[in-house]
Amino acid sequence: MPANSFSRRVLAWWRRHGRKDLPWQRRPDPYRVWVSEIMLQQTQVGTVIGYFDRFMERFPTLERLAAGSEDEVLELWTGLGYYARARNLHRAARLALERHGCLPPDLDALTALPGIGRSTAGAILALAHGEPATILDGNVKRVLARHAGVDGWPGTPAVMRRLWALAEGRTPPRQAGPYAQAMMDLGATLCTRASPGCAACPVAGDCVALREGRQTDWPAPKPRKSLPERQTWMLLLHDDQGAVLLQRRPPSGVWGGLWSLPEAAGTAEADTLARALVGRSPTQWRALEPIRHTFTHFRLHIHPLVGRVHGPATAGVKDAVQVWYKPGQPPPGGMPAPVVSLLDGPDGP
DNA sequence: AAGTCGGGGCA
DNA sequence: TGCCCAGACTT
Repeated sequence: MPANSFSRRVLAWWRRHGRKDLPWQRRPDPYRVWVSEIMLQQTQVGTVIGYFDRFMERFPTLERLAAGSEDEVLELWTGLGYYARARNLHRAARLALERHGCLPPDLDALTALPGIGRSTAGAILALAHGEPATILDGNVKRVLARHAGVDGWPGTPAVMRRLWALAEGRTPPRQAGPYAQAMMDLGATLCTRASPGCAACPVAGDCVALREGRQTDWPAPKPRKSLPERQTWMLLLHDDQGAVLLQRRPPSGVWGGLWSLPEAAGTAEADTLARALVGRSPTQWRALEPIRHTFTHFRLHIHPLVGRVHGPATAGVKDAVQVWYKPGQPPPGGMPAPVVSLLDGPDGP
């Protein structure tokens, strides 16, 4: 089977079996494609759809996004994770308007914007502009690594170079948009990680992995190390009105820019911190069941401590770094998922 | 080249 | 339970 028919077979398959009704496919303008691509980084389609619809309702255009505040953007991002994506999206919207008056339609200008790399830029060009651009996301990597038998973990530059060369070599001069979509659909629905549906695959005829019966050997997994464990004590200080004290986290790092609970390194430190924050420590602490939260690179054990403080009537008062937040009210911005569950949970304060 | 950055889906 | 996912950025 000739190699140059790869894209033809993929396209023919997509026309029959591919996805064409996702929210960002209905009106695939550059802005909508961009937002969807950022949300879809490290996040699955089913999870993204609800976030995308809410985001588009609030920020339907690039101009509206640029005019919004970072807190609003982070609030809409709460629960999606990788919050640097949201901060970069917001910054890039303002930069794009400033530099180009729109989302620029060329690869170099796109990749110069924060949060847009080579693959996302290629997606915008192919899907929204119909240009013969190339994407290389997790799905495409998996399809190509199996079909061509590309050894090695794709996290290394050498393997990435090989995969990019393959990806670009197979991108057709026309129909690059449908082809990009088709490759992602192929990886997401057929050439899946655990049990690929090779019987229905349009490129099974010359697939190295299928021929050798080693589909799940590619792509090679990331070398794993054991996860470090960390502990933190989160303070749920609430006043007479039931408001809880939230603090804004530093602009970068874990949960950057999000509103979270004050944290201490232990129970003794919690007492000291409470005095520093509200001038007195609670008459007594109540420890809730610990929460385990796993990040990419460490595991966090959260020990929640509830304490009532008879402070001044400060509920609702917000400044740049702290706010007394009443659960059920509109949030002051984005919040980490475990904090949301602590404030909403039946076991909460 | 290695580390950082969340949360959820799924076997 | 562990692995991975429509990656990009920092050091």
